[in-house]
Amino acid sequence: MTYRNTKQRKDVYDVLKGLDRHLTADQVMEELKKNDRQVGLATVYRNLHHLHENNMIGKVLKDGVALYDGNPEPHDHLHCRMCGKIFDVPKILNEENIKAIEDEKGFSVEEYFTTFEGVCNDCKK
Amino acid sequence: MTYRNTKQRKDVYDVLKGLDRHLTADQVMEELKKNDRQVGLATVYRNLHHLHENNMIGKVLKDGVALYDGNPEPHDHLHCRMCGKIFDVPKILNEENIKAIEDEKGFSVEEYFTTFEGVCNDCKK
DNA sequence: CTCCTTAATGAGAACTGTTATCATTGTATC
DNA sequence: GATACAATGATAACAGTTCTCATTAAGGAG
Ligand SMILES: [Mn+2]
Ligand SMILES: [Mn+2]
Ligand SMILES: [Zn+2]
Ligand SMILES: [Zn+2]
Repeated sequence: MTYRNTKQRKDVYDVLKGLDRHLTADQVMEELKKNDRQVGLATVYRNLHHLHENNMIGKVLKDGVALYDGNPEPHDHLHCRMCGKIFDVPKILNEENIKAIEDEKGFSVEEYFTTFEGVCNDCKK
Repeated sequence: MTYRNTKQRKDVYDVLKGLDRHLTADQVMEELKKNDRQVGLATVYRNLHHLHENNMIGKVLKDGVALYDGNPEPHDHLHCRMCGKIFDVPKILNEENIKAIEDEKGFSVEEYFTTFEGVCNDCKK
């Protein structure tokens, strides 16, 4: 009774689900409109937040703006400075790397994110 | 003749220079006022941007807001989710890690940033 | 099925951090 | 000292996001 399944929530999730791109809230809105799903902007934000909190979608910050990710599994990102595209890459750091930091700094790592900035293959041609 | 040394630029730099904290533009403003240095907000932003472009200060994004760093050398950050503090840590990834990504994805890495989210030593007590 | 509680929605205002505008100032160069 | 134009200050504009609040509709109880 504390959580309700609304059609808006489902509609927002359906846009991202299984998608390998990374969309801004506005882009999610566009997709909804394209599919004739009427959802208010504030509701889109609320649901993106909610879905992310519940580990159903991922979230990346690119220059301070939130991009939502159909893939909720931990992974890292390449960001092309020429075309702006975001690409997924597996995490590289291993348990020992993390443990070394935790032991050395007395800091408990809950999550960590690496972003690689550079130029993608397509843009180099 | 393309670059000029103004006292405002120096004042902004003096706030950050050698500082091991990470300040928002507003906090830089506060420091300036505290030291009786009158610099307009837009000028503070312009100079932070300029100093960062010229590798004189560092810049970190925390929840989308820019934090400026007296240390311009590449290093990574721990972000405590309880107290909000930012701590410096040396980069962990090595040449091979980067090269592996470049070879595998055909992506040229110019820079990369890792942020560890968690709880710092003080906040665990 | 109907009633009821309250989570969720929609529209728009408000907010926050940052950038743009533009007339004015002052730095570097001759 | 005159000149060119980079830089400044005040403030408007902007973008992305969150808040407000009246209204709607999930979904559990009877
Ligand atoms: Mn991703
Ligand atoms: Mn730092
Ligand atoms: Zn590219
Ligand atoms: Zn802490």
